[in-house]
Amino acid sequence: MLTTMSTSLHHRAIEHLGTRIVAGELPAGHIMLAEHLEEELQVSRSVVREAVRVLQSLGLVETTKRVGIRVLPANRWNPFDSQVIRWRLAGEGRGAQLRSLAELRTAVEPVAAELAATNAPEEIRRELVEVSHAMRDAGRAGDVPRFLELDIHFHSLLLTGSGNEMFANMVGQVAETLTGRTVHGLMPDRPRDTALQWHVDVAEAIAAGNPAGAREASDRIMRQTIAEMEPEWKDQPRVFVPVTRP
Amino acid sequence: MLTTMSTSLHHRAIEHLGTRIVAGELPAGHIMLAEHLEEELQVSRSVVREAVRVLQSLGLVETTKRVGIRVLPANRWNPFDSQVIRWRLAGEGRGAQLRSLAELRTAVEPVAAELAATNAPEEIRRELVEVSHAMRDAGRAGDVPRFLELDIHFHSLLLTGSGNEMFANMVGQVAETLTGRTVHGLMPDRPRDTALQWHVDVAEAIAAGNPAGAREASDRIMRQTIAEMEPEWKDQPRVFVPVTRP
DNA sequence: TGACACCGATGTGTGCTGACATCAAAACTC
DNA sequence: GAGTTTTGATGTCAGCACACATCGGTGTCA
Repeated sequence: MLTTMSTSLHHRAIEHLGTRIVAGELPAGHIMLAEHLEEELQVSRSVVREAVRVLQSLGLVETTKRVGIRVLPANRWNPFDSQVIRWRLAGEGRGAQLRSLAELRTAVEPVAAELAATNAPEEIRRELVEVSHAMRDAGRAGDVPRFLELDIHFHSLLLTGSGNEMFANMVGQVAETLTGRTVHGLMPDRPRDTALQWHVDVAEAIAAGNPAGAREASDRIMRQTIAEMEPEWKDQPRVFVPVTRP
Repeated sequence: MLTTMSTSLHHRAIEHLGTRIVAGELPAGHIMLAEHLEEELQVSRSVVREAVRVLQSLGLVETTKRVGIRVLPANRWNPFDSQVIRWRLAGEGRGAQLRSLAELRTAVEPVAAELAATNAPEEIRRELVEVSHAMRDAGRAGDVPRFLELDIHFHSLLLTGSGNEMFANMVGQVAETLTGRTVHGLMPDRPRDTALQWHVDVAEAIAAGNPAGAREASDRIMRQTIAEMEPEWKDQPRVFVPVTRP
C-alpha cells in the first residue's frame, strides 16, 4: 500500500470503475468479481465494497449473490448525477451528453426566468441587471475571459433566482457547458450583439416583474445557443428506450 | 440480529439515516459517530460505513477525520436523486418537493413534445395518438383508474419519444406526481374536456411532425396542471440559496 | 505575568484482514 | 423432470494498525 495519497482509495476506486463503465470499456452485462477487483486495484475488500455500493446507488452496477458484480446498461444509469455526467463528458458519450444538457437547459432556463420574474428577491433582480450590462460591455470589448465569467454569473443568478432548488442545482452543469463551449472555440470571437441584448432583456423583464417577457427573451437565447452548439453533436444517434426501474 | 429480512442491512441503514436527515430530524451540522450508529442500528461497522459512503455520494453527509459524520444542509443534497426525492415526498418537505417537480415538468414536457415531433420514431407517434384517444374516452366515461394509467402512459411516451435520456429518466417522477395528484383528490372527478383535447392535440402535432404545435399544446396542459396543483404547496417558502460545491 | 508558538496525547475516520452467514445458481439424485 | 444437495459468490461481523485533525499542556519570549 502506498504511504500517502491525495485522494482516498475509495474515491480512486469509484473513479476507476465509473470511468471505465461509462466509457463502454466494461460493457453492459460484464461481470466482475469483488476478489478480482481487489487485486486489479490493489486495494482491500472494504475499499472495493464501498466503491461498488456507491456505483450501485448510481445505477452503474448491480450485485447478485453467486454471480458477482454486473455492469448495467446505460439506460439504468442516473443521468442527473454529476459524476456520471462528468465521466460521460470525458469520454465516448461526450456529444450525446452535451446535447442532453443543452436540451435540458433549453427547457429549464425560460421557465426559471419566468419564475424569477415573479419570485426573485430584489437583490438578485438588481444584480441580474448589473451583470447583463457588464456582459454587454465585455462582449462588445471582445474581452472573452471576462465575458465567460459574467455569463456564468448571469445564468447562475437566473437559476438561483427562480427559487426552484432543482434549477438552482443545475448551476454547475451550466457553468461547465459554457466553459466547454468557450474552450472548444464554439463561441463567435465576439458575442453577437443581439444575444447580448437578449440577456439585458431577460434581466430587465425580471427586474420589472414581467414573467412572459423574461421567458420569451430567455427562450431566444436558448434557441440561438442550441443553434451554435448543434455541430458538436450533429452525428449523435438518439435512443428511444423506456426507462424502467425494477 | 434478526434471522431473516426482506432488504439488506445496508439498504435499511441508508433508508433509516436518509429518512431522518431529509425529515430534518437530524439537522444540518449535526454530528454522528460511526461507533454510535453501529449500536443505534445494531449493525456492524461495514454496514454503517457502506451506508455512510452512499449518503456521502448523495450529498447528505460528509465525513471529517477527528470530527465524525456531519449532516449537510439541504442545499448540498442532490435534488435529482430519486431516493432523496422519495424521502422528501414522504415527510416534511413534501410540498416543496411537489412544487419543484411540477415546475421541472412544466419546463421539460413542452420541450420534450417539441423534440418528439422532430425525432420520435413512427411507432411512438402512433401509440401517442392511440393513447390520447383512449384517455379522452376514459376521461369522458369518468373511469378514473383507467384514466390515470393512460395518463402515465401518455407522458411516459412523450418523455421517451423526445430521445433525450434525461427527459426519459423523469418518467418515474412524473408517474409519482400523477398518482399522488389522483390519490390526494386534486384531480377534478372528471378531467376537463379541454385538457383531454389538449392531450390529443399534443399527440396529433407530434404525429404530424409539428414541433411548435406540440409545444404549445403541451404548454397549455402544464399551465393547467400547475394551476390545479398549486393549492398543495401555496404556503411553501421559496429558498434562494446559491448551490456551490467545494 | 501574559501572550504566543510549539508539540505530544487523544480520538476518529481510513484501510486491512480473517472468519462466518446467507442465499441463489448449478450440479446432482431419484 | 422435479426435488435435493453442493458450491461459490456476496453479505456481515469483529479486531487491528495507521493517518491525521484537534485539543490542551508546555516552553519560550517579551
